[in-house]
This record gives sequence, structure tokens and C-alpha cells, in this order.
Amino acid sequence: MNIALTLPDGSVIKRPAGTTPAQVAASIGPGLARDALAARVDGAAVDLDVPLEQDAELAIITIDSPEGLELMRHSVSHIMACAVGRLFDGVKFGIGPAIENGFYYDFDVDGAISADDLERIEEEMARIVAEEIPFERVEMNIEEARELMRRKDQVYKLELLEEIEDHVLSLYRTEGFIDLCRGPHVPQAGKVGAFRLLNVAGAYWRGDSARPQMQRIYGTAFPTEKELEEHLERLRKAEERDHRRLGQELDLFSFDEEIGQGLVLWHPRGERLRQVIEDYWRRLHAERGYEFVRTPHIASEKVFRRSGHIPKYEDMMYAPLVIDEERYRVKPMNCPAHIKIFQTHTRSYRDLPIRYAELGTVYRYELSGALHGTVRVRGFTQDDAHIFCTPEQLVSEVEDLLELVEEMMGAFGYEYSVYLATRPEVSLETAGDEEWERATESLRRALEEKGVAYEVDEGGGAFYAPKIDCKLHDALGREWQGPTIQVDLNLPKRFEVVYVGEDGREHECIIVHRAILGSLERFVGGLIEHFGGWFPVWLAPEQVRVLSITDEHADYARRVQQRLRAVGVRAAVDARNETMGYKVRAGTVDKVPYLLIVGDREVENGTVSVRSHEQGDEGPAPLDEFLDRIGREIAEKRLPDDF
RNA sequence: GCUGCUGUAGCUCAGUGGUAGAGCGCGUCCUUGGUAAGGACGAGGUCAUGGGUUCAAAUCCCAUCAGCAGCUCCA
Repeated sequence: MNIALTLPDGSVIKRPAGTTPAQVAASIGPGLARDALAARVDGAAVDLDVPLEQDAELAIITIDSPEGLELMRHSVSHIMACAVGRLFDGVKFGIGPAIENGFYYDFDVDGAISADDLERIEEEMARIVAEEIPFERVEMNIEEARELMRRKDQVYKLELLEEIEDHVLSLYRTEGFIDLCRGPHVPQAGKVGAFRLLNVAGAYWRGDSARPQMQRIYGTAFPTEKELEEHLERLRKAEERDHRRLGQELDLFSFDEEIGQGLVLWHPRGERLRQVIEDYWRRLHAERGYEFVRTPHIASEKVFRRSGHIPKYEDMMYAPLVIDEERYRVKPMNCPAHIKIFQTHTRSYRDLPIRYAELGTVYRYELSGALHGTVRVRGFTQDDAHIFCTPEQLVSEVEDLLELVEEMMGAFGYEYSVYLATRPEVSLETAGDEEWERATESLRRALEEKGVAYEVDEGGGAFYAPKIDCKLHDALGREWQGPTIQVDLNLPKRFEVVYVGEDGREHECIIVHRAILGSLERFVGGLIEHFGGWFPVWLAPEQVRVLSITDEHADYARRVQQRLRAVGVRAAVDARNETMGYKVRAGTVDKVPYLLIVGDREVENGTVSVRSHEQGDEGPAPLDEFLDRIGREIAEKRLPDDF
């Protein structure tokens, strides 16, 4: 009896029942036979040797598809597990999935797996590949599987089996290593591409810090050695952009053991960068009717009890300071203080909206292992603001915010995507369904009115607020937490924040809590990586460096510096007794966007010889012309060409 | 916080029981130079901190502190 197989191109072929996908692939061509890893039959992924018994849609999976790549990586994780089983005694296996860009496998072994072991494991894997060890699918019922894993003393697999309901399940055997697995897998180890083990780290069994910690080995695999190399090259490139590395190389910030973990020391260059950002931030906020306030770093615990932060977030707050027998806390947020300022007067609806902004430095406890450069720290500066408004004003306030977000993020060359995050499952109950609904609707309306494309993040809101979250896409294609706009449903009630309405009665105020940059520390860290340290001119800590060719040109160089400084350009002079090549290199290593070389010709003609990061040597230009040009670039916040 | 790795000059790193090293940077001198490293000489170290083992510790052991990777991807 023949069955009809429909191929992805729509053609139909007839084959005897019992034909396997491998045979079909072979009949189509030797190339496909060689590249085939698995098959898709009526949408379900299966092994190549599964007999086809009835009419079906059939697609051969090769390494060139995302699906094939993932499958191959998963198979490599099994090969790695097999190798680890060969090399170490009494290994207990956890799980080993394919992940984005690679795979991992968790092992429980005596002692630890070291970075040196990775090489041995890789070599063993290479042998397994060379031996073309087959991947054998074994089906058994759950009792047999349990018996097997009991016999092999695979406690983690037994635990996983506890949770499986299917009666018949599949296992894959790669020589001595047999693993519960849905499959499919490559037919034999020789079919996998180029792989590399990357690192080993601890990982809790099932991500639970109460459970045993296992050794997780991460690896990556690609169809070809070339693609693998390209990927490793990308990893190296990302490392070169690491803000921690650039922060040191460019002398932007540091940390010090005696100062404490997660506390940033901003050096002059880093602080200059920050101030440029802050000045820009202040200007935009002033233009949009914000008023600036400043509030203390510590406050009586009373206020944080009232705000609800102590009961909810005490774990993240620092221990109390006792002052005159009263307990104080280092502030973890600025909101209560802004509310107190609001409440120093009776507010009429005529006064609203009131927008208070503060670059407020707050301190929060983060697990020591979670700290990361300036991106995850224990003390950071929020670009915080609270908008006090009437319900009627809410939509237009949010619209205004969306404009602000667009303007600011554009200036830094960020694209971003927008999410409307709705009420989470566990959420503040003092605000009723209706209130949650109203606030969420206002956010939605503002997005619609502004024509902002957004996705709904169902249940992704804060405990106390629906919000609009923006995720920034950086130059390396990664995502960063960006601007957030939250309608606070908690604080107005707790602090009884009210205004007098047209009707002469008190009404509860709406408080919008928002941050555009988030934390200055994190934002600057992200910017460093986004630009790889080559900041656009408007941001660069040192915008211009004037290089004198010999001692005789030092005075002219300093005059040029003065002219630049007079128009607000951050300029330095390198009059060191060194060669031009040396100074040009130094300026390049320091990532200064413009180097101006001055020698006899320039002194004589009142020019500067321009070397820009983007163009290289541009030749001489009259100083006035250069002043115009850089002034324009700074005013326009011109971004590098590839942004 | 947990697991593993790491901590030597300002930076990057070598040194693995027996007198502390290199390159870069820094200083001085020579050199006065035209777009990514000119030459010579020199200064610079409680080898993260505190204990321990040893005739002897940067090196071995313990603790502490800090940094790095991961702890999110699930049969």
C-alpha cells in the first residue's frame, strides 16, 4: 500500500507505507540525505527513522532552519552529558536544553567541574562525534522508566518522572548515557556541527535556592566552524564594549573595596558625561512645566510605614539608623517626600497638574551576586518625577510623557518598544477593580491618541500600578529596561493626597510616578555599551583634543583650546613631548571624537588640521569653521552615522 | 545570598615553597617630530586582608573582603 506525502513545496510523492523520512530524504537527493537531522510529520517533529504509515505532510529538518539548529544544539548537550558521564564517576544528570545561542546541561558531580575540565570534556565530545555514536530512541512506560532511573541512581530524573503524566514516554540513549527526552534528535553524533564549551557555573536544581546546586556547563554550537568563530567573535566584541572595562579604560568611574560594594565613584570624566545628560534632562523637564525639588537622603521610618514600603520592601531597605531614639531609614525612593511638599498647601484643581522632578539618589539592598558594574548597584540616582493631577488630566499628562520619552530616547539613539502592563494577579486590593480599570484605560487611551504602537503585557504591571514600560534596543540588539510611566494607586490613599475640586470638595489626587532614564548609573552603563565608548560629540566627556606638533605650537594649541572652551566645548591640549603618531594614538585610545593637529602651517594660517573619529584625517580647516561645525553638531545632538 | 573561579606595580599579566618579574603607563634626559606607539635611563610592590603550616610562604591550608561567571531558558 502506498501513502501520499506532501512536501513543503506542495508537491506530493507516493511511497510504500512504512517508509522512513530518512529514506524519503535519500530519494530526493544525496545532499538532503546527508543534511537531514529529523523530520516534521503533520507538524510534529520526529526522528528520521520513524516509519510513516499514512498520508501526511512531510518536511525534512536540516541544520539550516532555526528548528534544526535548536535540535542540533540539544543533541550536542546530550553528547556533552555523555562525555561527562564517560569522564566522571557517579554523575547525576539534571536537565540540558538548547537555549538562545547555545545549550547547557546541569550535572551533580563530586567536587566541581573546573574550567580546565571543559577542554577534556570537549575532547571527549569530539571522540563521540568521530565515533558517530547513534542516538537511539527508546520508548517505555513510566514504571519501566522509573525502574531504569532508580537502577542508575538518577535522583533528579526520578523527580522529573514524578511530574510526568504520560504513560508511555521516550528516552534517548547515546551509548551509556540515557536521558528522558521528547526528541527528536540527530540520528548519530557525527551529524552535529561545530561546538565549543564556554563556561561552567553553579545553578540551583530547578532554579530554587533551597535545592542542591549543580554544575552547569554552557556551550554553543553552529552548523559550521566558520559560524561558530563568528559567534565567538561577536562575544569578544561585546566584551570589548563592556561598560565595566570601558569605565576603567576611559577613566569614567570605579569601585573601591573600602567604600563598599555596589557604590559608584564617578571620576571627572564620568561625572562630565553624567552632567551633560542631567543638564539635558533638566532643560527638557523645565520646558514641559516640571519644577525641581530636593529631598533628604534619610527620613524617619514613620513615613515609610505609612507609604507601605516597610511592610512590603523591607528586605530591600537598609537597617534603621537611630537618631534621638527615633528610627530613620536611608531612602529607597523619593515619592513620600514629594508628596509632603505637595501637601504644604491646600491645592486647588486650578493648580494642577503639578509636576515635581528630582534627580534623587536612593539606596537599595541588592544581593551581592546580583551587582554588576554600574548597571546593578546599591546606590543610584533616579530621574524621578511625580505628577499630581486630576483624573481628567491624566490622559493628556501621559501623552505629554510619551512625547518626552520619544524626544529623549531619540537623542541617545535608542529605538524602543512599548508595553502596556496591566494589573498583576497579586496586586493592591485597596484600589478596586474599577480604579485599576480606569487607570489602565487612561494609559491605553494616551497610547492610542499618540498613535504609539504597543503590546499589552497582561499582568505585568506593578503591585500598586498599571504602567507603560519601554524597552530600549541597543546597538548590539539587546534590550534594556527603559522609561516607565506608572499610575500610582497606593500612595494617594495612604497619604490622603487631595485637591479641592470645582465643586469645593476634596478629591483624591492622581499621582503618576515616572522615570525616563531610570537610574543614571544604569543608563550611563547602558550608553557606554550602546556606543562602545565612542560617544556622540554632544555626550563625549572630552570632545576635542588639540595636539601640538612641537613645543613651539603649544601656545597656539592653548589658544585654540580657549576658543573652544569659550563656546562651551570640552577641549584638552596634548602638548607632551611626543611624536604625532603617539599623540594621535593616545587620543584615539581615549576615544576623543575630534583631534585637532596644529603645527607651523596651522599657526600661520589660523587653521586646525581636523582628524575625526568617523572620517579620519580631514585636512586643514579655518578654526572658525570648525567652531561652527562642532557647535552645530552639539546643538543637533548629532549621532554617529550608524545610529 | 549560594556554587565555582580569580585577586602580584596605576593598567594587562607572568611567576606555584628558597633574594619579586615583563609590557604598557608614569618621571628624567636625548630627540622637535605632520595623523594609531622614536630612543636611553629611572622611580614604582606590606604579592587583597587576617590567621595557620613550615627552617623558609606571593606560592600550601583556613577565614574575611572584593571582582568575575551563573543561579531567567525545564521531561
